[in-house]
Formats: sequence, structure tokens, C-alpha cells
Amino acid sequence: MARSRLRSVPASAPSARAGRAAPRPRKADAPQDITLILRQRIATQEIPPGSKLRENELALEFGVARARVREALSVLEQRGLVERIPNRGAVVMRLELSQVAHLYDVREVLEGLCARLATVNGDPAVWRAALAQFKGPMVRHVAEGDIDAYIAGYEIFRRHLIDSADNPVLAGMLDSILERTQALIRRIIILPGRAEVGLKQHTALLEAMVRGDADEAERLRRENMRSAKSYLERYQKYIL
Amino acid sequence: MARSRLRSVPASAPSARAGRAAPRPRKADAPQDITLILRQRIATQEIPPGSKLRENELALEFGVARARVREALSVLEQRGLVERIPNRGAVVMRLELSQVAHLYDVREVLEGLCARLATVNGDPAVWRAALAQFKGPMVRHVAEGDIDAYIAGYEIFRRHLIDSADNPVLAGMLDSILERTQALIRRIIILPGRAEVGLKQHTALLEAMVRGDADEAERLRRENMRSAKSYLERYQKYIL
DNA sequence: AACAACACTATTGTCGACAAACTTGTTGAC
DNA sequence: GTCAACAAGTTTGTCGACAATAGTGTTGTT
Repeated sequence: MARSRLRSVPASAPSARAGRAAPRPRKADAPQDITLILRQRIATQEIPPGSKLRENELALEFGVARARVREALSVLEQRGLVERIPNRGAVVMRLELSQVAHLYDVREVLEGLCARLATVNGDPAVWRAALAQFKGPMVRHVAEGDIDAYIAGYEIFRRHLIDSADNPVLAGMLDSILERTQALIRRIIILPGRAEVGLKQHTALLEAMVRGDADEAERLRRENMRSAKSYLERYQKYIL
Repeated sequence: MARSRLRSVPASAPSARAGRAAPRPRKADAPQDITLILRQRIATQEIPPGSKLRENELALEFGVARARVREALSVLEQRGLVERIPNRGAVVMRLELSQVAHLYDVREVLEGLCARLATVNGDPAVWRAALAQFKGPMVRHVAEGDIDAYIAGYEIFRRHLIDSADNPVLAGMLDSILERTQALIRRIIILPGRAEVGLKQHTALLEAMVRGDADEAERLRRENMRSAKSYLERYQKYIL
């Protein structure tokens, strides 16, 4: 019952355009980018959890045959973003607190590994530069409440970590977890005191990385994740 | 490309490899079980790495339309078991040493987490029973060189760990890693001295779990994985 | 009025056919 | 003889149509 508007659909569409009036007149042909678009919509909660994804509807919107939408849904199912019940269709996965806790427990050890590998394999100059960011501009962003800038800076740092770790398997799994929890991170960072704590923890982590202390980097990163998880649990009613 | 044709295989071979003209019209009307069959064939290397998986061929063999095979291949691609190049088809993923190293680095931290969670959430009686197994029958299996029995016992133990950890996300990722490396574990266990070392390490791990020392359990499990990885690297020429 | 069986509609599952792209074998020019 | 362009044959990509199934509304009986 999310959206049922009056449908003033023009009769036919011989051209590959689906001129729908309802939500958005999306452009047409993308090979497997349909998956990407759906992923983004789910991540931003433009399609809220629990929504039903009708194959025909999406095929119409994208101007492709249902088979392609079907394959995209299959990918999303494998990635844990939608749940598909036989003969009943696909719905956007709903995040229970327990699920999020499971995701964070796994994320803790994976981010820890990532920090360790990044310390060993990465270029110290990169970490020095990142440390400068976290001691200068990032502090200002937090002080001024510029959440978007802070998140952007954090994402860059995270990307450096993953790239330097140089482990495709790890990267894939972290990405998979991130895309499942992306709808949450913004809400967590907004929590009172969270950004400040995070800032301090990231700074400590980077200092360990600069001096090449991989074990300590792993430990600090894990501690950081545990701290985020505890925030999440404490304020769950405001997040989920 | 030349595969040994004249091979006197035991009668139990369930394979239906496509000959040139007379592929067995294997009647298998399973919706997504096609994926399972292919997974097993890849895991057992009945389909060796580097093989091309032709959609038409498989569709013929299973007696279904190509669309279903296509979806199965899509799942296998997502799981990292086959590589799919656009317009070129799907080939069984080949395991380089670097890839295996990456898998083991990730597996190390995940198994560590698994051991920790299992220690916290699991029933100590289960671990005591497992410990008895590892101190009695399993020792004999190793002494007698009964690899199959040893692996079977180890798999049961591993399943207990995963079940007790009670984290679906973790379980999924460990399964994913296992199915990618399944072709290797048997070869690793056969390595000189490996089974004995493993036995000792598993026993130590279980003792920590029995006394509820989760941190030590995690540490020991990780050490166990690192040891397996170092065996793998040392004997890589005999394995890969 | 309540309930059950039925028919209808909407949605997913499966299939065969056509189109596009790549591979391979052949021919022809230099 | 070598190489390039061309042609034939596979193989994958895409599509529209049909079949099966779940959900819903209707009708008839008690």
C-alpha cells in the first residue's frame, strides 16, 4: 500500500521508454546496472524495508523484459538485500536488531583484519595524511555538525583501508556488510557523542598504523566496532 | 583440452558428462537444485577448474530450459565459484595461491569469531563430548591413517561450532569460504604431520571452550588457521 | 448472516525462439 | 608463406508468450 496513485498511463510504448507517471520516468536500458539501481534505492531506503518488488512493474519502468529484472532480483537475494519466497515474490529485507548485531559481530573481525593488513601492506605516508585529516578538518566537521562532510571523509579513509589491505575476498565481504547496513550508519553517527568518540578512536587507530603496529591497529579497530555496536543497541529504539 | 577418455571409473560415478553425441538425458526436475548439483560437482572437482560451462549442454542434460541453468550460473557467479565473462560464458574459477591466501586470512578471523561465540553461546556438554572424541576415536583415526573418518569427525565438530555460534551472517560467510576451498582441505590434511598438529590444536581449543575461555578459544582457533595456511604455502606445489 | 466452494485476477515460474557476439575455418591478396 | 578479411557455426543475451500458483471476490447453500 505504499504507492497507489492514479494511473494515467499512455496506451502503448513501442519505443523502449516507459513513460510512467507514478514514481519516476526512469531511463531504460542498462545491462546489469538494474541491480545497481535497485541496490542504491534499497540502501537509501527509497524503497523501504518490507516493500514488495514486482517484476512486471520494474520491467515496465526500466523498459526491459522481465528476465533481466529477475536476474537482478536473484543477485539481490544472494546478497541478502531482498528475501524471495517461491511464488510469492521478493520483498526488501527487514533489519531486526538481532540481525544487525550479527552483522556487526562479523564486521568487527573483518574490519580488524582489514586494519591489520592495511598496516602491513599500506603506505605509511597515506596514514600520516589521513591522520592529519582526522586531527584537522574532521575535528571541525564534527564540531560544526557537518555530518555529510564527516561521513564523506570517513568513507575515504575506509576506502583507503580496504584498498591497502589488498584482499579481494575481504573487500567483497565488507562491501556486502556495508550495503546491508548503509541505511543505519548515518543514524548511528548522529547519536549524541558518537561522532566525537569515533573521531578519537580513528585517530588512535591511525597513530598505531603510522608506527606500523599492526596488532594494535587490529585491536583498536575491533574496539571501535564494538563501541559502535553498543551505541546501536543502547539507542535501538531511535534507529530501528 | 585432452581429457583422459579411457578411464575405468568405478560404477558409482554419478556423473553425466557430456559426450560428443549422446549426453545422458538426466531427468532432474529441480527448481534451484541445479545450483546444488553444480556446486557439488565443482567442489569435488568432477568439473575441474578452468572448465567451460555451456548453458545449452547443461540444459540438455538436466532436461530444462536454458533460463534455469542461467539462473544457477548466476548464483554460482555470485558465490565466487565460477567466473562469467560477458558473451564468453562461464568457467569454473581457478584457485591461485594468492587467492587461497586471501581466503585463509579471512577465514582465520571468521573461525576465530565462531569459536568465541560458540564458547559463549554453546552448551559446555557438547564441547566435553567433542573433546572426548578428539582424545579418543579421532586419535586412532589419525594413527591408522583413516583420513575419511578424521575428516568426517572434524566436519561434525565444525558444524557444532557454527551452529552454537548462532550467527547466520557468520555461518553464511564461512560456508561460502568452505565451498570455495573444499577441493583443498583433503590435500592439506594429507600433508605430513598436518593431521597430528591439527589434532593437538583442536584438543587445546576444546579445552579452552570447556572452561569457557572465549578469548583463548578465539586465539587458538586463529592460530590453528594460520598454521593450516603456512602448511598450504609450504607445500603449495603439491596442492595447487 | 456465516461459511464454503468456486471463479477470477494478479504475480511468479518456465519455456522456446530470435538476435547479438564471439570463435573458427576458409579464401584471397601481397 | 603470412596475414587480413570474410563466412559459417556456436554460444550467450534478450525477449514475449504460456503455464502454474497464490490471493481475492463472488455466489450459493445452510
